Amino acid sequence: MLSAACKDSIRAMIYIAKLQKEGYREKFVSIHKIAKDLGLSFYFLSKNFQKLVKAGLLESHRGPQGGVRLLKRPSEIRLIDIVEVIDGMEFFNNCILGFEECSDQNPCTIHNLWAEKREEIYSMFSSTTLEDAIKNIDKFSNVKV
Amino acid sequence: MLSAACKDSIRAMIYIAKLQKEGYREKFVSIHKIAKDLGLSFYFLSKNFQKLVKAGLLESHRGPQGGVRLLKRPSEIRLIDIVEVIDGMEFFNNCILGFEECSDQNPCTIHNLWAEKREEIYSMFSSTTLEDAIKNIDKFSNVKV
DNA sequence: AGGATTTAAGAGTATTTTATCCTAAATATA
DNA sequence: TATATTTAGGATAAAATACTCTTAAATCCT
Repeated sequence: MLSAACKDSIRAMIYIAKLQKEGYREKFVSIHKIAKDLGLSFYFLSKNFQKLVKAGLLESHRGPQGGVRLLKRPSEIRLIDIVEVIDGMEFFNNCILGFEECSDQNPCTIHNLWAEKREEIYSMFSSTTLEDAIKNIDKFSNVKV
Repeated sequence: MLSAACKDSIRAMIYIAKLQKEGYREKFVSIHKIAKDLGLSFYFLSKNFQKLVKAGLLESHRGPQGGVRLLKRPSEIRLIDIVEVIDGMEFFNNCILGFEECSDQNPCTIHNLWAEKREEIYSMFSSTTLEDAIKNIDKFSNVKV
């Protein structure tokens, strides 16, 4: 459901939020360090981060001591914001069977079932913030970031 | 979430179920007709159908008056059966952030939220049969098959 | 000013998914 | 038996996605 680019980006954003105790506008974290610590590809991650920077979720800074940092508090960045920037909202807008014109008025055979689930998934991603995610890191002993 | 191959296959299976009034072991329906009626690629559909035949969801027959037909009643074929054959169960088994080792005991930061949704989606696909899907065709006026 | 560090941007490559084509095999029917 | 019909299976092509590389630009530090 989420692209590889989106999975990486969410993990990385949670990681940045975790590193920045105050939450945002802390020191910049280098993309190299993030990729290394999370076991992700530096090339792929930095490419994907460019979108998050353009979208105003991240601020970047070049040169020594440069890197990226959050532009908002972790409590103000929702997972859906990241999904929207990296993957777009097609998943939440499109019919599960691929019909262009599927809608409540003009449903496909499983529209009613799926529309409900899709709405719940949307709710989940839009009600979960980076802060919620990092809370689980403290709450559970072995949480993977 | 579902691949194009899987969307096509589900639509086609619903269409076959709808055509076969008794439900299964009726006359064979040619793949050409299915593809034409649903606006799908004949080549792509027949390729994907090969998997459904091997998996025992469809029976095929070559030659004139040949085609495919259901091997079970529409009430006995669940959407999840089709998904499993075409796309596999990775979606339902894998961590949404891509962690190999993510589990209830060893969760990622959003494991608890996602595991619940994923389970509900699984429920939806495993409790919906072809018969349920075709019921909606009669129930709603403009349903898309 | 010069060199080291770090992201930006675009080009390039690889892999996967989607889609098509061709030939063979099966089989109904004339 | 010959022919037309229809799926099977392998090969290929195109498109989308994933991933890498190279060079440029910014900026810190000495």
